[in-house]
Amino acid sequence: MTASRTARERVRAELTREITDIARRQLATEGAGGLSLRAVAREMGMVSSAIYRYFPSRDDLLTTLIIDGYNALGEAVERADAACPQDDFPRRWMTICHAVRDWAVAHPHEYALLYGSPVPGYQAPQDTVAARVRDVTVLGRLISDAWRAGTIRPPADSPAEELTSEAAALRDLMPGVPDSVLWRGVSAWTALYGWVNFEVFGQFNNTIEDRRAVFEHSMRLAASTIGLAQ
Amino acid sequence: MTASRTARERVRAELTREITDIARRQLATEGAGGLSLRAVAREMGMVSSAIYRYFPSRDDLLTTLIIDGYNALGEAVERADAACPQDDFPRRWMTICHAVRDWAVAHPHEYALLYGSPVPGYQAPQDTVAARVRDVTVLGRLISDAWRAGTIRPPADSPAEELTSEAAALRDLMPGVPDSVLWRGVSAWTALYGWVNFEVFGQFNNTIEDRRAVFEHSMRLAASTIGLAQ
DNA sequence: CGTTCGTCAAGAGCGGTGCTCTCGTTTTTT
DNA sequence: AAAAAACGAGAGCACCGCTCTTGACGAACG
Repeated sequence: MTASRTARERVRAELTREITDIARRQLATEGAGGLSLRAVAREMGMVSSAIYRYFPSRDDLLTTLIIDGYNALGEAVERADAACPQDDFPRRWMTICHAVRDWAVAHPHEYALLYGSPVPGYQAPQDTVAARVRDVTVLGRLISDAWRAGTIRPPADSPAEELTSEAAALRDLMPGVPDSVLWRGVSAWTALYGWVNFEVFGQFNNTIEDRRAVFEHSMRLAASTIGLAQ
Repeated sequence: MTASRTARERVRAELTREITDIARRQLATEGAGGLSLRAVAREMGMVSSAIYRYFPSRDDLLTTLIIDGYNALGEAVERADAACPQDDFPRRWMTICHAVRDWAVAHPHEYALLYGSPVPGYQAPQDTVAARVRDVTVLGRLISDAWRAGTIRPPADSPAEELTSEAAALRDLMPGVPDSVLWRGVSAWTALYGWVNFEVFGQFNNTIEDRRAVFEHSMRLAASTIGLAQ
């Protein structure tokens, strides 16, 4: 049954993949706004309406590109972290930071799709949430591991009690971690992506040249904010 | 001579202003991608081509919207800081943070225009640079003031020497401040806008509810990173 | 006062977009 | 072999940014 279907479904899968490949290339060169179904069809030698046999709308094509992007970034971060000695927590932190930044700098338009301004009129479907947390999951696991190993100095501050109920969704990412460390983790998280946003979106143009060096210094500061001893 | 011209130029200035007002409203509801010259013209009862008498292209209209946005945000930050007792530096820091966040939350699409993904195909002209630094200028002055007043504890770390040459453009924003504090200021700067980016662009949806409270806690941590005693 | 000149709104039109519908053809299923 | 489903092609709709031309109007000058 599958074998009989495969004849048609195989070429369908192949064409679907070719569409996303071309679309991803257009995305990389033109940006999200420049993604055109007609241009994709033109490049494939098809008629524009034929694309709709594979993707019911432009937004659906965008959705698969977004999911692919989340997975690519998440996988890059996972592999970078996995290549580290797991008990060297400061090194894991810096490695994760560089993995995020490297991927973002290498794929600025795809990164913009994930962490930039939302595409107007586009509503991210629920399918994306599974892939979207892959990168931050690695981050949470690092903090959780470091806390469990006793490498994180317990901060002197204590977050306000009204924040306790807010931490529910985040506790799954950082199990076993006290709230003070948890919020410092969130701060480091936003600091990391805030920096990458600034770099990718051009806020450092004509201001900072050797961005990698400054980034490294800034992320080292963030590590000490978490309480990760250098 | 000016008086005789004024008859014509006054209605021209008024129409120009009406165009930007309508465009800003469309921007607020539809986002940057949904900004349509034809829609603006339709709402004004004009024909689309008439708009081009006032703005030679869509990008030019976008440019004035961006400049207006920078000025609006910058002015909001300036006024918030000016309303503070100037020698209460921790309070000034928190006030500035809230001013940025409040403005961004109130005008998400305009904020996205300033600090989100660059509009595809749009190249910001040099006119924008003057207005673009208003907010960060306030931030730099605060840090400079606090350092001069001795409120900032000199950090124990010393940034790598290779960063010294990178700090040139930033030293104008924070005159008289040692490099270690300067880079901590940059880190706090990116942490602030990184947080606001995450909130405005929806990364905290279904994760953090009372974002103002968490934001305040996070910015307090950033203040202590700068060395601003609470 | 009348003429000239610059500014203006309007309209038609070009090439582009996302998307829909229909129509034969081909492939799969019954 | 017949019925059903999937497919590519084409025409067409409404929209977009932008350009060009046309005719009307007001201001400045002779």
